[in-house]
Amino acid sequence: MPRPNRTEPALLGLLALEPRSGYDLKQAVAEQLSHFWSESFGNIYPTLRRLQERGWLSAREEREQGRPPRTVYSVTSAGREALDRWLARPVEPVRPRNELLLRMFLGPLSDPVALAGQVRQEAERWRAELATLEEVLGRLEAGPGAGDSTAYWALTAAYGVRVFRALLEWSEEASAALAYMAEGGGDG
Amino acid sequence: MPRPNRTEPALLGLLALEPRSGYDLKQAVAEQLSHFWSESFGNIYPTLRRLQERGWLSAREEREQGRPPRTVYSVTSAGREALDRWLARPVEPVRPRNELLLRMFLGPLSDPVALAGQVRQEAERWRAELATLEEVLGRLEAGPGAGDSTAYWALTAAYGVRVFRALLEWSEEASAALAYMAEGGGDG
DNA sequence: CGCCGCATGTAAGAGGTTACATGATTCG
DNA sequence: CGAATCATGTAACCTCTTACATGCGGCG
Repeated sequence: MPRPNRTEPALLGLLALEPRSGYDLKQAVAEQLSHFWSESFGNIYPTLRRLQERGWLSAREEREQGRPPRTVYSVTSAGREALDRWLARPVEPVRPRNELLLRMFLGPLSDPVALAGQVRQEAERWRAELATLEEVLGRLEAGPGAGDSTAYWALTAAYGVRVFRALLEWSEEASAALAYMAEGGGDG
Repeated sequence: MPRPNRTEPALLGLLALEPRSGYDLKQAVAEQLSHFWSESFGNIYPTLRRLQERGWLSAREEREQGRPPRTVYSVTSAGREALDRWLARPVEPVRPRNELLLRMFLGPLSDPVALAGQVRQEAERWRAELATLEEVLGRLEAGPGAGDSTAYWALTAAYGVRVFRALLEWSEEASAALAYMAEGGGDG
């Protein structure tokens, strides 16, 4: 079973929510999905063309004055069926690759102090991400909420909030353990 | 800045911990690192050869009776230096791609009940992983612990335990929210 | 002999990124 | 005119996986 292309269903799904251009898709991913998804232009444009040739997307040239012309894509009925087939499939298991944990496993080769520094650096990122997600979540819960897609959006944010909190707790644990090892608690 | 090859430092690191064959490496990854790393044979063998040609690994033929001959690789001093350079570099940020959260974001396109089923399915995996990690952690904490690498191993397990617990809590939250939406709490 | 575990490898190619190139339009 | 934003694309290339191929050695 070959590796699945994840960009195709992603773009198909976003376009099913709302027709837009390749440029818009890139922006939407960067602004709303950045904590769990990413796409590059070099992947978006060829994929859009491919989906269109397959008959899953239709393109419409849009010329608004004061702007460069854009190509807005919509999902066709065949595309919608393909999307539904994908949606019905079970989630593909991910092949894990966590560089920080690899370094931790290779700990005996490192200086515990340096390793602790890397943990702290990652923790800073997590802290920043957590802060923005908590803010997003707060805004979503304060808003209207009934009948639209904010509930789903809130769930993706809630996921991040829970995971990053857990990660920050772990970083405390790891820092403490590494500090102990550094001052001879281990092999010193 | 080009994408870094993560297999090279991974194999280099594992071989620095202990010389072994490609087959051994595959087994070690599958048995001890499976919750945060993965490697395939089709990647391991060419990488080993490349590292050897670069002078970072030395190979020794090992013939034990009753077994096929194996090639055991060790890290050279040049390889150790390369590894130390990698260890000193900051952790590469990961491009996130979380299929479950993508589906959640695309929730308005799905049946909430089906979506809840997928969350439950993922939760089952998490539960299973959590159970094995908790068991591993328990064994490691019961063991000797001082002076060797079990402390680092325990930290990788602790990471997983914290994250999977958070994920299971989230799955409860998500299931409840989806159930509510399914019975008309949202757009019904 | 056939199967299984051990052991090594190759070929094909999917999937995705980076870097580069191009052009419209507005604003200062 | 130059810079910034909007907008689309291509070429090169790397990483890694899947699938296939091969062979040794022991066991029933």
